[in-house]
Amino acid sequence: MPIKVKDLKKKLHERQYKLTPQREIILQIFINNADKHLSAEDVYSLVKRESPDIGMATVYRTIDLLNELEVLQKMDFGDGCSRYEISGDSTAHHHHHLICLNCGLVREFDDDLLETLENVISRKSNFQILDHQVKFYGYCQECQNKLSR
Amino acid sequence: MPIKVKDLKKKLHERQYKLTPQREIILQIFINNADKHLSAEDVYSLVKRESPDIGMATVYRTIDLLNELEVLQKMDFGDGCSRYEISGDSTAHHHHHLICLNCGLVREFDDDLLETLENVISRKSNFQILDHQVKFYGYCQECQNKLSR
DNA sequence: CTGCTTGCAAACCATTTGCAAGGTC
DNA sequence: GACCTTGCAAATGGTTTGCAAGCAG
Repeated sequence: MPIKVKDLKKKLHERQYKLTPQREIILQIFINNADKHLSAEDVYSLVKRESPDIGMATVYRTIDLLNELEVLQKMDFGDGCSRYEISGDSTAHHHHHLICLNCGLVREFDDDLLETLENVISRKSNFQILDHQVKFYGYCQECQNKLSR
Repeated sequence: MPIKVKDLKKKLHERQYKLTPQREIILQIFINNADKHLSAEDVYSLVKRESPDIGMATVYRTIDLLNELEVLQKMDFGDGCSRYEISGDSTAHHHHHLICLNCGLVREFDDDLLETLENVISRKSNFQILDHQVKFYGYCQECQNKLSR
């Protein structure tokens, strides 16, 4: 259940921010690519198609803003740049990724075991856990086949 | 059971690399700070005390080398630079961190539940999982107290 | 109109690289 | 002596910032 332009407008208003065409386009791009992990560069080249005059700085500033408004989730796959995807429902966590060490494929997964784990660790460590980020590194099915030949 | 200088010499030899004073000092620094998460900058300023002539590039190159030799573990806490700590026993995973969103404290923890989780996910997803990195974000005990006042 | 936003260019900062001099084996 | 290493300085590449012009409310 991702955010809509209307919701963004409201969120912006609450903090005396304005809804500009640039912000709207960038939000739309994240909505249209909800399954991807876009970098600032990715967003820039996508926006450029509709708004050739946009500046890279605006892309960065807008992404930062959307990140602060919790519209986006920041993530890092160790490829030298931050990547973002649109947040889904605020009740769930979304940071579980399987990363293939051979082809770089990033696949998502959900698993309730993580919630259990979080509770156990929270109790053991006296840490009040709000969020987590989990990455598994290995080989995807396809690369397993390739590499075993 | 961390690595010793002797072990490093052997590892280097196997790949026709040489044991230089700089490499030895940097290894020693990681051994002496096994409980910390040092950045290249951190290492640089520590080395500088004993070897004022060392160059930043050497620090980076040595860290990369030690990382390739699996003497160091690379990690990222989203603070703009890579951090490293010396690897312990090669039979275990070591990437579990609790990060305090208020004071930035990074605390480590171990938990066997992660191994279970890894197996379950591996089966479910057809991914051959070799390693994982898990970060929990929240508030440490101390900050919980501070913030609730 | 007010003041948040934008595009541009320059600045930043962690990290990398080219190269000639230096050191290890 | 061969060749890996080093220190230096310059280059790189993602990201940020200063600023005057531009727009949303």
